[in-house]
Parts: sequence; C-alpha cells; structure tokens
Amino acid sequence: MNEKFQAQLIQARRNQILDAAVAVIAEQGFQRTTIKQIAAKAEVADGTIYNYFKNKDDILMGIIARISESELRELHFADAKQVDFINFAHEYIAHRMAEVEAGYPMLKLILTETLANPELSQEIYTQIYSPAFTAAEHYFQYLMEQGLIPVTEPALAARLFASPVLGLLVLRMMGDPHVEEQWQAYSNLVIQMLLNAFGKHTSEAKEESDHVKE
Amino acid sequence: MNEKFQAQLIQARRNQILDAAVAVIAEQGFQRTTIKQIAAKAEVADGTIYNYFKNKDDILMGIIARISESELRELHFADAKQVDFINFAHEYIAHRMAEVEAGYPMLKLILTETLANPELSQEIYTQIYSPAFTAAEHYFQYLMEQGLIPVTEPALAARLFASPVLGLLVLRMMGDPHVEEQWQAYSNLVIQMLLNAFGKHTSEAKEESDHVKE
Amino acid sequence: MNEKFQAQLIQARRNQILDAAVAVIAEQGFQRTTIKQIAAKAEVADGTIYNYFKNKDDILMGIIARISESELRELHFADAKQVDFINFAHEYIAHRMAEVEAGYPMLKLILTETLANPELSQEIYTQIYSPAFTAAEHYFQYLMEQGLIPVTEPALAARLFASPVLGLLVLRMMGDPHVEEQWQAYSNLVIQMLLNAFGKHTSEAKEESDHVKE
Amino acid sequence: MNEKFQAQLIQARRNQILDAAVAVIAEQGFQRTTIKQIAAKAEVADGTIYNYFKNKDDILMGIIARISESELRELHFADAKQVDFINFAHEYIAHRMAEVEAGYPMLKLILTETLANPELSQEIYTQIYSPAFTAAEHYFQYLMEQGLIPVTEPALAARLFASPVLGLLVLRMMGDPHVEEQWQAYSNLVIQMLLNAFGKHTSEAKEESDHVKE
DNA sequence: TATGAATGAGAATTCATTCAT
DNA sequence: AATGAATGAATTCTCATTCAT
Repeated sequence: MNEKFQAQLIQARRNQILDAAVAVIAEQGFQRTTIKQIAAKAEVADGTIYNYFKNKDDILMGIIARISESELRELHFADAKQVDFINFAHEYIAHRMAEVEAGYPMLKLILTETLANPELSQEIYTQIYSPAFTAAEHYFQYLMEQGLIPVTEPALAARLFASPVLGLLVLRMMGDPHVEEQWQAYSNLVIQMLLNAFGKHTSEAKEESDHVKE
Repeated sequence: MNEKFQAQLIQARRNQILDAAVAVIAEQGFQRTTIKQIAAKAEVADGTIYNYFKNKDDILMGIIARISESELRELHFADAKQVDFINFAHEYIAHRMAEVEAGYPMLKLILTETLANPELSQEIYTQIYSPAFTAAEHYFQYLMEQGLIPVTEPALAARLFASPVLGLLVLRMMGDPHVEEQWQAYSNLVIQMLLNAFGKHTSEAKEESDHVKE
Repeated sequence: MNEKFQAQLIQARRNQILDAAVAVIAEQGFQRTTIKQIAAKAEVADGTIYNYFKNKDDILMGIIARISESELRELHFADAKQVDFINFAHEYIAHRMAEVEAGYPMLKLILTETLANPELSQEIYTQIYSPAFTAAEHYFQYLMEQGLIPVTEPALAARLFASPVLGLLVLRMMGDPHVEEQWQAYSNLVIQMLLNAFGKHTSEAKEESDHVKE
Repeated sequence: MNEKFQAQLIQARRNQILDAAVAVIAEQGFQRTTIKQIAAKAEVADGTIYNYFKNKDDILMGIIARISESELRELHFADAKQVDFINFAHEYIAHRMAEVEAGYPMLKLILTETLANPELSQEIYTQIYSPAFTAAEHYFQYLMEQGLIPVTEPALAARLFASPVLGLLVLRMMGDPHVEEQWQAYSNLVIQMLLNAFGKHTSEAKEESDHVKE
C-alpha cells in the first residue's frame, strides 16, 4: 500500500516533469531546450530531474512512451467502435482537429524530433507510429472485406487516408495563416475528398460528397 | 572580367559549403550539426566557413535563399507551361517525387527547421513558402475562371491539392517503410484522388479516375 | 534568514572572482586576460564564472561598480571630515599613496581601460570619476566661500589639485624607477607645491611651503 | 642610387602602414585592433603588412621606434634653445597642447600600451621615456647650477615639473569634459603653479605668478 | 612585391550532469 | 528526496599568420 503510494508519487512527479518538457520542447525544439528551462517550468530544481530521468534524452523517451500509451488507448477505442466509415472519417478528423486546438504540442514534437533526430525516429516509429497504422489497417481490412470501400490494400488505404490531414496539419504548423484561419473549411473539404475517394460504395456518402464544394 | 571570375569563385565556394551543410543538416538537424562537421564535409578549415558566412545561422539563411531561388525558377516554368490540370498534377507529383528520389534533404531540412525554429519559420514562410503558394494560387485562379475545376477559392484549392503529397512525404520522411517501398503506387493514387476531387469537369479525367484503383 | 545567508555566499563568491579578475587584469590589461586565467586565479572552474557574471565585460562592470561603491564611501568620509585644507591635502596624498603601496591594481585598471576602451570610458566616467570630482568640487567650493583658498572656480581647482599626483602616479605606473624609489620625496614636494599654489591664505601653510625644498 | 630609391620606397610603405596603425590603435587600443583594420586603413592587403613587419607586435615596436626618433629630435631642439625657464615652461606646455589638439593619438597609444602591456613598457621606457627625461634632467641641472631655480635634484625636478601637465592630459584623455573645454585656462594655471614652485628666483616670474589667478 | 583566401590555434560561452548539503 | 552551485567538455567564433598566385 505504502509502496503503491510511493509509486504513484513518483509517477506524478514524472508526469509533472514530462508535461513541462512537452510544453517547452514543443515551443523551441528539443535541442534548444535546456534542462534548466524544463526544471523551471516544472517548478523543481535542475538536479531533481535526474532523480526521475537518466538524462536529457531519457526525457524525450519518456514523452514518447507516454504518448504511445495514450494513442494506443485511443486507437483501441476507435478500432472497437467506428464501424461506419463516414463516422470514422469524421471522428478521425475531429481527433486531429482537437489536437490542433490544443496547440498540437505532442504532434509537433513527435514530427520535429522524428525528422531531426534519426536515432530517435526508429523508437518513435515502433512505439507510436506503427501501432497507430496497424490499428488503422485492421479497420480498413475490415471495411474492404465487407466491400464497403473500393480498396484492395489496407496498408495503402490507411496511409492515403491519413495523408491530406497530415499534410494540412504540417502546413498549419509551418505557419500558413490561411490554413489556420480556414481550418474548419479545410477539414470539411478533406472529409469530402476522402469520402469521394473511398466511400463511393456507401450510398449516403455518394450524395453528400458528389463534388468538392467550398 | 577578373572581378566576375572572382565573384564566381566566391559563389562556388559558398555553394560548396552550402552543399556540405545541407547534407549534414538533413541528416541530423541544424542544432546537432557543428561547424566542424560542415567544414569537414566541405573539406575546408573551420575558419574558412566564416569567410563566407557571418555565423552558423547565416548558413541556414544561405540554404533557404538558395532553395528560394531555385523554387522560384521552377515555379515560373510551371506557371507558364502547365495549363492542363491533369498534366499539372502529374508534373507536380513528379517534381516532388524527384525530390524524394534525391533524398529530399532540402525538403526535410526546411520542414524540420520551420517546425523546430520559430524564429526562422517567418523567414522560410516569406522566402519559400509564400511565393510557391502564390504561384499555385494564380494557376488555380486561372483554372477556376476557365471553369476547368469546380473550385471557388484558389487559396484553399492550392493547399488542399498539396496536402496529400505533403502528408505522404512526411510519412516517408518519418521512416514509414510501406510508403517508401510503394512510393509509385502512392503517387498514382494521389493523382487519382486529386483528379477525382478537382477534375470532374475535365472529361478525360472523369473516366480515368472514376474510382480509386490500386 | 537563510535567504540572507545565501545572498552573502553569492556576494562572497562574486568578490572572490572580482578579486582574481582585478589581480590578473591589472597585470596584463583586460583584453589580454582570459576567462581561464581569472578562473584559475579565483580557483574555480571556467563555467563557474558565468554563474556570477553574464559575460567577460560584465566582470569589468562588476569591478567598476565595486570601486565606485568603495570610492563613494571614502569620499563621503573625506567630505565630512576634512575641513582643513592642509590636512585634506595630506590625506589625499596619503590615500593615493596607500593605493600605490597596495600595487594600485584598481587605479591602473581603471586608467588603462578608460584609455583603451572607449565604450567603457563613459561608464567609468559616470560611475567613478564624476562622483569623485563632484565631491572634491564641493569641498573646494566650501574652501572658496570661506576665503580659505585663492580660487574662483572649484571645478578647475579640484582638477588642478589632482593633476600632479595623478601625473606622478602615471609616471610610476609607467615604470619610472626614480619616481618609485623616491616616492615619499615626490609626495612631499607635491604637497608643498599644492599648498604653495592654493594655500597662500593659510598662515601656517605660508611658512611651511614658502619654497619647494627637497 | 637604385638601392637608395628602394630603401626610400620601403620606408614610405612602412610609414604608410604605421600611420594607419597609429590612427586605428589610438581609437581602440592595440589588442582590439586587427591586422585587417590596419591593412584597410593603409589601403594595402593583409599580407603586405607582413612584408614590412615581422608580426603584429612588431608594428607596435615600429610605432615606438618612430616616436622615439621624433621625440629625440624635438628634445634636442628644446635642449639647445630653451635656456630661459619661463620660456621653457611655456614651450613645454605648448608642445603638449599641440599634441592634444592633434588628438594626441601617439601619447594616448604610448600611455595605454605602457599600462596595459608590461612586456612593452620596458621597451617604451628605454626608447622614449628615458631619453626624454634625461634631456629634461640636463636642462634642470643647468638651471640649478646657474642658481636659476631653487632645486637640488634635477631628476626630481624634471618629473615634478612634468607631473601636472601629464595629470591633466590623462584627465582629458579619460574624457573629463571640463578639462577639455577649459584646456587653455588649465594650461595657464599649470604654468603659474610651476613658475610659482620653481621660478621664485626669476624676478619676472615672481610678479606674474604671485598667486594662482583663474 | 602584392594579394587575400585559407588556416587552425585559442578564446568566450553554454549547458548536461554531478554531488555535497 | 530535493536542491542548485560547481564543473568542464564541447561549441561557436576570431584573427594573426601563411602561401599559392
């Protein structure tokens, strides 16, 4: 019991530091971020961080591990519930949009570090990336088998499906003001484009998305 | 005459250093890259770099300026020639694909630094990003006015058009092996998806891309 | 209470570093002095210096600020106490002489840096120089008003009064062995010259300094 | 003949470089001055400087040597001509004043470098300093022997005589605006003070300088 | 001789990490 | 466990000097 309590305290402190780290790193990138800054944001002493993390890289690992857990949980949920493709598309976009509204610090961080830090990208790929797409592939496999989408390769479909959202996210992260201002309009168009491409067989989709309408 | 020769030598040396810098930075990100590494790759002494660039940041600026120039040249070309939307789509994809085959060091670098370095992102936006999209918008404006695409907002269309390619590029950069292996297949699908979404009015396009076919 | 103790520790360390800096800089000038040398003299690591000073220039500022404080304290004392001109002259010379015996590192440093570093000279002038002469001027003003010295402009008098001592100090700093060996004799002569010039009205002075006697 | 011409060319080029060096060094001190700056001022290439001077320090030596020659010439002249003490005092002050009006770059340079550069100060002492005072001492010796001044030690007298002028020069170099603005007034006062101290036996001097009058 | 690009040793500064309290 | 001062390796940048042209 005491032990459990101890463990919880440690978890809490780890999360406190990781939260601080995510906030600071998302703003300036991992390399530019100093332990001092993270410690300040977390309101602990520099040295304290080393009681919870082996070194600076280990903090990044910690962030990745934590995202990995939460993403997996979300995806599981998605996997189980979203059978209807239209709803899935809406939910997926909505999920990424929510991320954006939250300032997408995680996404930005993951994206940046995967690009900038080749040693890390393998780690990120296995822990976050691969499980996410595996879940998506299963879902597309299911849709395909049911004849609900005109697709022959689930892996391809999953990535093609994700690409425009990811593309727009990147544009937004890169500071494109038009994407930021018209984010809702872009979301709607992407959904229509995707339903148009994937959802021809679904009768409801056909009408809704016959053309791309801005 | 002699002066011109001098200027060329200086340009050549600058490019030699920039090439080295792009190579090393693309591999590890700007922050992790040391002047020593760039100098070694360029096969010059550390100090020589400072005869051509004010400081480390100035190297990044140099890279951006150079990309900006070459992008602009390419875009001009595109602007003048590509009237047919189908051909344009093919050309655009082909262009980005070529980048990928060349190891996309520039694209990766630009992407990474824009995300990781907030101070720089404004610079990159104005120099590279904005002109590229402005050119694209003009093209979409033209298509729209000719009634060749069912679009009402060129700015939106240009970004929506770019999004899946960019998304796939990012996936590939992040190390997704499936995207890398099947790159050609992805390209074809993206073109079909885009023609499907944008090209309804073009009769040839209608038949060719009625469905997404893998 | 603990806080106060902390502050004292920080002050002590700052002073330890400043002492080392004064010693080294007085010997070789600021420019020739490296952080490594200061750190070695202060018996701390190079990096430690930067926990107490923003950069190398800030060390110089620190030295100046510290001198400024102590000079002001001394001058206050002088201002209040020295009403008698003869005693003041003696005290002033004695003060500068003490400096000399202490190796005049501060004076040398101030002098050298004001001459060599135009950016700094304004700082030194306002912080050290100007307050010192202002105090002296007040004193001469008082003497003048009391009719104790045949002077009409206190500012002029103060500088004229200081000039021979400063001149001799400079000669000594420049390595003139005669000035160094006969320092006491020079001091006496300067006092006589000054009393001769300024102190005619003071009867005791008249006799004592009727002529320059070596 | 050709050889002589050669030698003259070399001398001219050396002087061109030394002039540039004096100008730049006087402004910012020797350490802060780069070869590039000197070369630019002298309108030659960096490398050319090394055809005329062994290294950077050698330029300083060159400056000192050149001053030494010209100073010696001046002093000789002074030595020969100035028998009358009052005139000598006036001439001496006038000489220093001229230096001041010319921006005293040499004096400032000598002063600064002697203080900042202990290795050099020996050199400067022997080459410039010592000969100047030796000449002065001879003059005071002569005055003393003639009973024209109430002095028993020429060496002492020479330095005491120089001290107030030097002191005021230093004050002015340090940026004291009062000294700068009232330079003429200070000069007059110094002469009076010196005549007062040294010149009692000279009847004209007695009246002229009975009191310090501002 | 003159040039000025190239060099690399050396200086200032940063910051992850340690460790005594 | 928490602290934060101290450390020193690593990095950026400067600039005197060399040397091929």
